[in-house]
Formats: sequence, structure tokens, C-alpha cells
Amino acid sequence: MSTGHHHQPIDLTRNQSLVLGALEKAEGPLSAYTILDRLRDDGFRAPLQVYRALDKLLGAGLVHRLESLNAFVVCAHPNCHAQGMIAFAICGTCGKVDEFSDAVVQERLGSWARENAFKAEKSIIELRGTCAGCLNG
Amino acid sequence: MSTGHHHQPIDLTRNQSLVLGALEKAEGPLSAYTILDRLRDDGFRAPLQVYRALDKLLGAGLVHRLESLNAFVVCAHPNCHAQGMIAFAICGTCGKVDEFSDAVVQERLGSWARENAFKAEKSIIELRGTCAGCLNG
DNA sequence: TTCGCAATGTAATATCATTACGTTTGTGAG
DNA sequence: CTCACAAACGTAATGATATTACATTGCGAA
Repeated sequence: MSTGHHHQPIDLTRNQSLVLGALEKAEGPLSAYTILDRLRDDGFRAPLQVYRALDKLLGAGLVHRLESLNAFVVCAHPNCHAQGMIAFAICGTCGKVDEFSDAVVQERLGSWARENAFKAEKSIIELRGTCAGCLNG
Repeated sequence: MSTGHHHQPIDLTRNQSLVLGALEKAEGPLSAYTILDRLRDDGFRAPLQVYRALDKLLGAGLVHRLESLNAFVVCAHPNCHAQGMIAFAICGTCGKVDEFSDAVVQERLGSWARENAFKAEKSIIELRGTCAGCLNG
């Protein structure tokens, strides 16, 4: 599988910066509507303002979408460009998300795709469970 | 990672059979509301009838949820018991879904979890792209 | 300046899922 | 058998997530 990601570095607009900032301040993933609530004081009024900013941020690879949560997190990498395949471990107790990647997993899924003539554009890998902190604490 | 799945074989109720039947008849994944629409003639009236049946079917491993689609498919295995980790390749063009699993991927994700003291309860692996048929056709 | 495009503002609507509450049904203990 | 309990069911209301539609604004290129 080609990594397929061609994230464009972009100049963030005001709305995009605000949304990114909200996600950076947050400890974990936020839903679009939670972001909206947190940006009311900055003039946000409608879901679309959030979704439009998220689209751009996702496109630039600065933010990831967690499909199993319908929520969004900032990319863990300082200047995330073309990470290829990314996986997430999501703690159901504290809500924190750990982002990681694994070349072997990437290679295996890529192999499957090649063997089955499937052109993969995006992969979603999410582990749901309990993090170390919550298991001990 | 332990495979962790302990699907109970169950005696299906009428509603559960109807929902399973709808998914079996379908070519690809269906949303809960699409299932509801297809079962109107069988007396279905409310979303909850579908969601309750789906809960049981998911618990029994007869049906899978596609997180990136908010939709449901029948398990590809005749008598799906305890498959461990399952992956899906979802064609964005025709909507068909291919279910597969890979022991190496399972092992690698399990290793990551072990090394990070993360107790994984469920894994979600979905490839989005275009299937062979749609690439050729 | 004028055209065109990206971003924005706002309202309405579509889609997905759950809570709440009351009733029915099946089943095992006595 | 029948009582008591649990599981399943019916229905309405609501909550949560996401998109469509349309008017407007800001700004760079011709």
C-alpha cells in the first residue's frame, strides 16, 4: 500500500486556528459539538464552522478523526506530515488516546490490499480498552 | 492480546431473526435506519427495535459494526464464534465489504498493547478504498 | 476594477443513537 | 398451576452527530 497521504501544509485561518487550539488545550478527543461549545465565546455559532475547520485540519494532517468515538484529536506529531498508517489506543475509562504506528501492521495490511487488488486510501486502526494508568490507579 | 471474544450462541427472537435476515439479504452494510425501513412491513416501527436486535446479534458475533460507516454487516463466517481480531476492506464505490483477519497484525497490535500495559478489549481495523471490481469495471 | 475562488455566517434538515416508561412474554421455583 | 422475575418488546421523546442550501465577505489575479 502506498502511504497515500499528501498532507498540505496550510496557513490556518482564524476559525481553523481556534478549532486546532481547542483540540490542543484538551486532554483528549473532543466531539465537534464540544468544540463548538468551547468556542462560543470566540464567536462560534453553528456546527458547520467547526466541521469546516476540521475538514481542513484533517486534510493537513494536523488533526485525526477517531471513527469509533465520532471525535477528533490533535496529531501527536509536532509537524505531522505523511505519517502513513496511524493507530490509536483509546482508553474507555479516562478517555485518553495514544497514537502509534507499526510498520509491520502497515506492511501486512498493504499486502492484503495488494493480494486482493484493493486500492486502500485510508486505514482506520483503533484499539478500545483500558490504559495502564487506569488499570493501576 | 487475548482474543477476548466469548460470543454466546443464542436462540434468536423474532425481531433478531428479522434484523439478521435483512442484513443477510443485503449486498453490503446497512444502517440501522435502513434496516428499520426494510422491516416496516414486518411490523417494525421504531429505531429501538432495530438497535436492540443489533445489540444481541453483535454480542453473539453474528453481525459486525463498521465504525467508519455507522453501519452493520453480517459476519462472513457461517457460524462465527470467537474470531479474535477482524478487519474490513470497505469499497467506497460499490459499498461492498470484505472481511478478513491477519494473525501477524493481531500479534503486532497485541504486542503494542502488552508493551504499553494497555488492556485491549476490542480492535477496529477498517480499510477504506476501492475494490478490485470497481477498479476494473 | 472586476472576476473568481476560498472562507464564512446562518438556518434548516438529515442521520444516527439513547433514555424513559410501560406492557408482554417466557420460564423456573414453589 | 401460578407466582415472581427477567428478558424482550412497543412507543414516544429526546439527544447527538453531520450535511445541505444559500447568501455574504475577503482577497488575489487578470
